[in-house]
Amino acid sequence: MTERTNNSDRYDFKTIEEKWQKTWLVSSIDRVVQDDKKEKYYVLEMFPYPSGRIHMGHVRNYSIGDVVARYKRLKGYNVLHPMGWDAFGLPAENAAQKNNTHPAKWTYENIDYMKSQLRQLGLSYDWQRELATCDPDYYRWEQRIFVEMLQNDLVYQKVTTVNWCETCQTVLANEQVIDGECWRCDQPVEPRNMNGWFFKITDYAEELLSDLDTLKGWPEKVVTMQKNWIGKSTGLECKFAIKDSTESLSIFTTRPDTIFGVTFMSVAAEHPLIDELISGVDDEATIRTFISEIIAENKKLGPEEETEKKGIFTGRYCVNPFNGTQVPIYIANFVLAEYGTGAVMAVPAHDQRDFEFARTYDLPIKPVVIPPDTELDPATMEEASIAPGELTDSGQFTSLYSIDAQQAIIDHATEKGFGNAKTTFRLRDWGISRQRYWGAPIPMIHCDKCGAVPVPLDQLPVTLPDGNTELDNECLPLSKRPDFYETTCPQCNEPARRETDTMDTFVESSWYFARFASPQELNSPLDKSETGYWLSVDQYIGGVEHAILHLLYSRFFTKALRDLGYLTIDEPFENLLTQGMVIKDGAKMSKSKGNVVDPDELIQKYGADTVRLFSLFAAPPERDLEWNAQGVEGSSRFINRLYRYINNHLENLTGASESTYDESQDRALHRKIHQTIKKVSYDIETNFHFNTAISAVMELFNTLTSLTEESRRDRPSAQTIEEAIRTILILLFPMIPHFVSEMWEIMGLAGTPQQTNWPSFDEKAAEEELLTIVVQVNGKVRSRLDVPANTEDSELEALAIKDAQVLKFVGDKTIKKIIVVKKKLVNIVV
RNA sequence: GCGAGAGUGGCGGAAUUGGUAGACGCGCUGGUCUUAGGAACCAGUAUCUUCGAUGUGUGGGUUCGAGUCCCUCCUCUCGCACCA
Repeated sequence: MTERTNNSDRYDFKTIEEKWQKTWLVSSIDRVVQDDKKEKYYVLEMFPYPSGRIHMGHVRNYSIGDVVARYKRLKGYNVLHPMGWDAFGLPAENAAQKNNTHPAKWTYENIDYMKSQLRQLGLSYDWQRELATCDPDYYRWEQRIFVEMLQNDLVYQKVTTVNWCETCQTVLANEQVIDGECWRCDQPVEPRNMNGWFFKITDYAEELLSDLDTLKGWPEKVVTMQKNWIGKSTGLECKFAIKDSTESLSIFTTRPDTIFGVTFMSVAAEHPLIDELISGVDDEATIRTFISEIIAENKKLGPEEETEKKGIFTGRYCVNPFNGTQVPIYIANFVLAEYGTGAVMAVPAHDQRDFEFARTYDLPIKPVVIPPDTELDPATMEEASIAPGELTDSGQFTSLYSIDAQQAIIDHATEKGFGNAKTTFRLRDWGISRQRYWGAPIPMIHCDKCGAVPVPLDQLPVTLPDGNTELDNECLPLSKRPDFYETTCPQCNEPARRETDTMDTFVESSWYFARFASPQELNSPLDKSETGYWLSVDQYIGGVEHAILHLLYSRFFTKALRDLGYLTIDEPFENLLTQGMVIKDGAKMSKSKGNVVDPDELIQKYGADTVRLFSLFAAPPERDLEWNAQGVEGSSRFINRLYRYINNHLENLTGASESTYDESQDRALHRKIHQTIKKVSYDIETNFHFNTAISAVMELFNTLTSLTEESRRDRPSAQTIEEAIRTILILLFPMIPHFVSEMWEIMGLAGTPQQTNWPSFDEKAAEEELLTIVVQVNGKVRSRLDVPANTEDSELEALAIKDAQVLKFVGDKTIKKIIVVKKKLVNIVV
């Protein structure tokens, strides 16, 4: 700021914003309680990880949420708008190691600072509901839910393969393995079989899928992503007997109609019957080497790459139960052990992967489904034919069409007892074990005699051990903390060992929205009366990056909590808004690109209201927002213009009630006021398009300034000017609450903006009585007519054909047709 | 490769059902005030060969009329990616 700037014509945002933030804090203005007489509205933004400071993505996300909250309050709803902290996670452990501090200390310091940042933005949260997931008073309930889920068969443990980093002595999540190496120390990760705990999300697969159709308020895109993730497919499960063995290979196929085209069998390298198949065959050693190779390759490769189809013949055969044909069994690198049965019937004529494999290893190709008007010649085919068609060479099913054949074949297999209809999901159970310190301990005790025993409910929470000064590192994994794991079995009292894994942090975020209804409840995770009133979340707002995991887990938890008797809803989030990213110079903000904008600096320079206004104005919420420093200036300029206008007109406005409405002078402004209320209400109500809402208010203000220029003689009355300003203020209140509160006070308006109702508009006042009708000749605009709104069509026609400009273009051509569109245009076709 | 979405001035973006393309803001140009302007205010700002013509990624179609509906192709973004 230079000395030359005249301070009096710029509003002092710093003083004003601090003043109102303090006022709101002292009066607990945003506190809400259950009130059965009022209709509730629950708006929630995805809570942040307390990484240290907020970024522009948060600013945008929370500005949007705050406008929704404030708008709904003005509309008379009892609005729940809480905020909390997703406070467990690996960064705290890393920071702790680096700075030789405790994760809890680091986390709570971050929370303090970020909370002060959110306060500075003027966000209207009910801070009395604040929660941090690392607080034992939060995760004790999570542990209780875990135990109850265990008792209801929704939790189990199994040994499974995980990514292990030897250097870090920990399991890594899939996202933390980059090109087969640890993201932190570049040590190649190794697969390791470990025991882990799982939530049975697959029990809800069908419901999670079908209820997606009830989520009318969700973006289609997110619904589709979840559908794909759940990945339901239906088909036939069928047993192929292994020759010279009592075992059989089970396969799953979605194309039972192609079963007569099976020419070989492919099994995964990890298939449980591998030993049975290859023990004692001639090439056993070679095959075993091959198996190790492809397992290693598959582990190493990222999920992106698609490798060449490779396989090896086991020397064994199995029998197609439909026609008794013997087909060779191959081990193939493209068969997934985890999906279906880990074995695939290979139909090269009708499956592209099998086709490629067959061509590589010169295996027979046998077409059995012929699409209409097609000939399939195994010798010349260049790709598999996947279209449905008429069956050929398929025994009793020959000449049936695909769809009918599928059912008939499933029925046949069921009848004969070697197969059945089967539904398969891509969705897997949710492994929640993490071998870390900074997470919620899994409340189990392992006893040699009694097995895995849940910690009795009255002994919860199982808290994390505090910093131990004797240890040089305070956040060692729990498995290295005897002070933590040494215990006795609750059943037999013998020495036993606590489970040392902590829960995936996604568990905490799967139910926090429900806890917000009764965050201080001491006797239960959730208060039935409170959740019954507040849930579900009416509007959830956050980044699309959580489209699958967080949102799917939350949906699962909601259903599980319902079945445990805690909730009565089926779905947690009625409406979902996935806001776009904040980008700069066309790229996502990142330190490496050096295009990061710091919210603190912006607030210092322009104030919170300007930052909020720009982030709402620059783009509709669902789109990416290009951050533009000059655009921020523009938003600041607008608020300052408004400020100066109000200050300059203060004297006239105070006596506003004495002036009288004069139709001829006030009509234009009065009309614009009501048009604006209508437009802004519509924009917010339909799709939260604040950008167009703000531009409508700007238009109203532009109209106001031009109608009240000093030089004009027909200026509107003080009464209407006051109405215009009051309207502008209340319409902007959800977006720039500090500024509006200050202006409200300066103008001496009644009460506070919070106590005001959202203005309703007078449809009649919003109507134009003079319309501009476009006159087209052959669809091209040639002239415009200003006519009273009630002009009859016939009169419009008459006026149009007499118009000088029109006549020029019509000339002596004959008029074929005249189209009149009410209130819009007249088109003369010649 | 499959699926979804999107392509509009120099820029961000407007345009409820097909009916004045470019609202609003930024930037830019000129002006006023001024010792000064990176302040404020005023005027202008799609393009061109400017009584007119052309313009919403390309090429077609439907229609009196298309940014909007249908088909072709191109580009970009996102998601999925051996799921049998």
